[in-house]
Amino acid sequence: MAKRTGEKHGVILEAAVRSFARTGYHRTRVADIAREAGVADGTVYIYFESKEDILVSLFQSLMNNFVKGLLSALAQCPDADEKLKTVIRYHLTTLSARPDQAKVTQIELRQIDQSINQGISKPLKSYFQLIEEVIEEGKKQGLYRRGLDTKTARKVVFGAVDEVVTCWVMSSKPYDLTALSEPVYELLAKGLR
Amino acid sequence: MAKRTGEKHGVILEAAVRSFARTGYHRTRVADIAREAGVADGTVYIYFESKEDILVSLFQSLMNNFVKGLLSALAQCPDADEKLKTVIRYHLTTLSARPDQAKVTQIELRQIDQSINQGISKPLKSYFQLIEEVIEEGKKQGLYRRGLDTKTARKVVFGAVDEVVTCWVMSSKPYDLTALSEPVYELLAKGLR
Amino acid sequence: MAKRTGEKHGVILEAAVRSFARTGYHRTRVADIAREAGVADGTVYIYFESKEDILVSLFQSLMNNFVKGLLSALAQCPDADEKLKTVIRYHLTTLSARPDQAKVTQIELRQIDQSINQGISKPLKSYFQLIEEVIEEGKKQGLYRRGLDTKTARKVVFGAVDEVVTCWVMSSKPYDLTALSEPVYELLAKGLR
Amino acid sequence: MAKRTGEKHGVILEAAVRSFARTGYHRTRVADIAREAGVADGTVYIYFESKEDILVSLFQSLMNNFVKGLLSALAQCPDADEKLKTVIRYHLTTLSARPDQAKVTQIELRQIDQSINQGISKPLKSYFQLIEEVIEEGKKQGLYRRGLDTKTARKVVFGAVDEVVTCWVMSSKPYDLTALSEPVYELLAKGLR
DNA sequence: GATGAATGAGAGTTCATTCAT
DNA sequence: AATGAATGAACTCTCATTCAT
Repeated sequence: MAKRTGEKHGVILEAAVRSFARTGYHRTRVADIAREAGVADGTVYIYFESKEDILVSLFQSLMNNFVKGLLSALAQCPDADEKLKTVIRYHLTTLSARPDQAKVTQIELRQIDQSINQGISKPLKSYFQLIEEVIEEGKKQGLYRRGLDTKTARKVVFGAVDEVVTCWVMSSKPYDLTALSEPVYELLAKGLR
Repeated sequence: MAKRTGEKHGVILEAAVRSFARTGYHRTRVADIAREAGVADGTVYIYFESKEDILVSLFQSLMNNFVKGLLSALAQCPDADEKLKTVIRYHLTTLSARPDQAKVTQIELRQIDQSINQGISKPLKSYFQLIEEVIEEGKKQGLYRRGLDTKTARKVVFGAVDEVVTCWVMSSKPYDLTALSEPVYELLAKGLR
Repeated sequence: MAKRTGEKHGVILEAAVRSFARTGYHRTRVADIAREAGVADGTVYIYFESKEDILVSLFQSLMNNFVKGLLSALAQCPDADEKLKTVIRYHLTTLSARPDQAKVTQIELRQIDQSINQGISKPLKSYFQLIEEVIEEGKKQGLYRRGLDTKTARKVVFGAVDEVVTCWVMSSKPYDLTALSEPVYELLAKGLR
Repeated sequence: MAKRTGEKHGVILEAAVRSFARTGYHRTRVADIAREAGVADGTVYIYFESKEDILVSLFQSLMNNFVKGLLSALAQCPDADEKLKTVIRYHLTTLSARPDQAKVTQIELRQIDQSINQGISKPLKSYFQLIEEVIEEGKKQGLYRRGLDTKTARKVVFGAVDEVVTCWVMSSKPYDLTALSEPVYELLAKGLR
């Protein structure tokens, strides 16, 4: 009976989100997903080519829904600035509402293991702190506005620079990364004022 | 953290950077690192507790150097805004000069596998494009300045929001993510004008 | 042995010959045979008890036809020697005419895998060559007739001895294999002269 | 310590002979061989590339010894006919003395499974019987000598023809199989007289 | 009789880690 | 300190077989 085909596809995908969020991608066995979905191990392979395929399908499905929802939210916006505000609000609201999915997309899809995660956090913190100190100093010096939330500003600054580097590393064509310093600074510094 | 006495500690770490950058963390075997370092498999375990420990030590070492260098660069700066500019320039310049290390910190430390990577890139691109369209539209509507590089702006916007979500997911104390929409928007929108 | 009513029994058997000859018994999936036969996977199990049963039924069917045809060919023969000649000619002619069936009975029914096959052929060749050298030498020494085809003679000699060993190994009652050396030699040596 | 390298190679090979002879190649797990050899599962893969490689190495090793021993036995022989007799006797004596090895080379290396074996034996028997009847008839008709052992003669005849077919099937270059009827008949018929 | 989606046991292979030398 | 042979736990994926429809 083919009419219900696809039902299990979704069931397995949902089971995978829960499993990955709970145990992490690498420590989740296909058998775990199967049990969570209430199907046999082999059934997973009727709907997905491999464990990897589950993760990728999962992400694609999440992104599809995300972009679809975002587009309809943007439809209401009168101008681009309103749209930008909507994009940010939608992004934060949506992931806020689905912590399991957020954990998969932000952590499992990127980080290797919890213990590695911890080992990385600590040395990273000193860099975070350094950035925060710069921002605080800027506030004291009257260069940046008082109302600024330092922690949030730090996340924005680090996230922005980090993404710029990531894109550069992943790019197939080489280009001058250093040359982006000025424009990135312009974008971020203005926001802080 | 093991002994620092022998120079082999450093030799292995350098071999690990090259190996991880070439093959990726998961596909790199401890034996590969050992061969690359010119030592026996077992020797690796005299200096590191585990394969994971190598990666973490590597990152800690890189970050230590990074922060140390950044601090001395900041020493010259007259005010906070100059410091911010320096942070950004230093970050981009440093990673730009060490592509191997950049690959490890940006990709291997986060991503799971090349094929997963590719499966993830495509659906992400549609979101990227959407953000870029908003920025372009803003430029046309005169809301954002003409001189803005759309791609860079998109990286800044996405990277900032993404980092905000990541911090929220990793946080041990729960807090309201949605409430950050407004301040994040303020920071980013200003930068675009 | 299942029902013979439906024509599907034969259809599946024919599909199996083709599949086995093409891919080999082990690498052929029951689903492959079903597709080749144009029936559903489950249908195969209405007519056959197992994958193994298909192979055995196949062989039985082939042997049945073979013996039936051989018997009618023998009916014409005036004496035993003529019959022997007929047996040999019939055997070679029949299999020559049905390469697919020949491949199944000679290879798939016996060999394990193509790569194993190759690994076995090489070391066997040195033995073959040794036998051929003996025969050639015999021809030069005038012990064996000049007209003898060395390759064919080698096949006859090796095939004969090999079959004698195989029967001994498969026999349920133990008997003295070495004692057969003399009679086997008598049979083969005479043929070479 | 490398001086003992190779020792385990042989230990595993010997364990494999016993295991294959007992359970058959396909039903023998690599873990079984490892246990039988008194080593860990992984150790097997230090010395052999795969399970298949064990079987092939085994056969190559057996054949090497076989041919080496045969060569020294042939060294004594005054002429080719004596050599032929020696080949046959050596072949039968050697395998007779090593039933485990004989079982591997004659059965496991060729047959698929015990139950398949049985399913094949029965229909084959009617062909065997037919050949034996022809030989018996020949003896009664005075065409073949009285002293002939019918069973042995049958094995020689069938083994010879079967080998001729097998070589034809495995040959990469096609040739006329039927044309071999006459020479094969000549070889076999003379032996029977 | 026919279907084909679902099952789930089963095993080869890898590789981080250990430890006798 | 250094070695590297040996370990053995871990896990994905296959596919013959079943059975509800």
